[in-house]
Amino acid sequence: MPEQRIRVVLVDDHPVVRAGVRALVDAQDDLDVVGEAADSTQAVAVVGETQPDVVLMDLSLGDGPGGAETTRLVRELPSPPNVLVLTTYDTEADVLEAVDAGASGYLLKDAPPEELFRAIRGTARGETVLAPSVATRLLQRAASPTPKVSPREVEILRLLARGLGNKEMARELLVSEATVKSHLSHIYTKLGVDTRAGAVATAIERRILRP
Amino acid sequence: MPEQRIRVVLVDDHPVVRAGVRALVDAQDDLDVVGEAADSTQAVAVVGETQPDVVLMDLSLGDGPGGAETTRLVRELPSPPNVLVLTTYDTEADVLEAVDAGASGYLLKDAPPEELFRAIRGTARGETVLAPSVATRLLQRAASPTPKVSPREVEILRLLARGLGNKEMARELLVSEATVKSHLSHIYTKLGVDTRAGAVATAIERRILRP
DNA sequence: GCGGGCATCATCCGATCGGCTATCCGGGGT
DNA sequence: ACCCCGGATAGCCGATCGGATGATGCCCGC
Repeated sequence: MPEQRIRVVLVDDHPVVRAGVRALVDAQDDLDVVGEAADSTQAVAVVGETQPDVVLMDLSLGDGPGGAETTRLVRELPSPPNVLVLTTYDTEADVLEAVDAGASGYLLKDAPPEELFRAIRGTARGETVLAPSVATRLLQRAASPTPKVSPREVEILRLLARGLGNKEMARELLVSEATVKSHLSHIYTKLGVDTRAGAVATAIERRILRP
Repeated sequence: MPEQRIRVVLVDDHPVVRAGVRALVDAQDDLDVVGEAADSTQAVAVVGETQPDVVLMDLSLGDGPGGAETTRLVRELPSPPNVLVLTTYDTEADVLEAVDAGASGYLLKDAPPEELFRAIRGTARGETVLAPSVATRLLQRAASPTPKVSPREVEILRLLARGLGNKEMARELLVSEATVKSHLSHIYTKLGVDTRAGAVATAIERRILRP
């Protein structure tokens, strides 16, 4: 079958990972790595120049805009490629943010090469490809009504993990202490805890916060 | 100069990373990748068989023994190779544990290839090679040593993460509330925090507690 | 044998927290 | 049009926390 070869661009700030994915992907005869980028700016430029079918996107790009924001930029280009996120973490927040930014797939870096190839081909065809662990997690959340924590509440959690008191958080977020307490109450309810310490532990366990 | 080529074994649970490092390292004419392993058991076996000069060790190896423990095992082999840790994180605990386990170098995965090559050559010669950021961190810690948390204090931390109050902990541990408060104070001092939430976050970050 | 870390217990007190109730506003969905 | 939710705000109050201070007993290392 005379297939068109799939053109792939890599976006990752780790040279080692870029080399690895390139070595693996280039060895497939239907896949071609046509460009690499180490940060957001490069990514947009390279994608614009090479017009790839699929972009493999790391979420943590060191300084500057992250992978989610970069995904958004890339998807706003004329005739945008499909974006497959390839990253180390599967935080709920990360997945949602990436999907929201226009990613059509989410794979973890510890995926076996075969899975990676399948995912790239699927993404090129416009399919949505999720890593098993990611899919499982999403389904769990969907089934068991894990009340989702709002962005603002995540901010509170972050400060909480830094050990700040209510009025310190209030100052940091430029709101009143009453508001902070209100958010905290909601967080407690949603996470099923009733103390600050419990909230932090649960948030980290549920990967709402990263350690 | 007729140098001996440096024999390298890769230990990493990420196929992508193994492929990347192999591609980069094999392209150097004084370096040879003579084996790969994805977990601790494989690592010990491969190192025993191939007798490499240097082992590139990832610290997080998925399930089973981690990179630090694997480093220890490898270093206990007859005529052990030097171990260069190549990982994503530079947590204080990770570095110390790895060095304590017998690693002679610590590099981060976002290091440019040239630095990686230099580090491998240095490690082969028995030099100690530290990534700049790691070295900086170590010096900071050396100046202010981290007091170690006692077993009893770890118990307290566990209960703390479960959101228990002082008198609940007291009941759980069959001691008085005063004792619990005493332990907490010591924990705060040692971890450099002053709240329960901060203690939990710091304990998890320093890997005193697991999420 | 003496200091020091660990574990235990006690008291005091001001600061903080957590629960409760209630209001207001704006946006998204029915 | 209506309602719900996220976000912000307020006051009240009992429970809890965190800091300071001090004391006892044990065991280890120097």
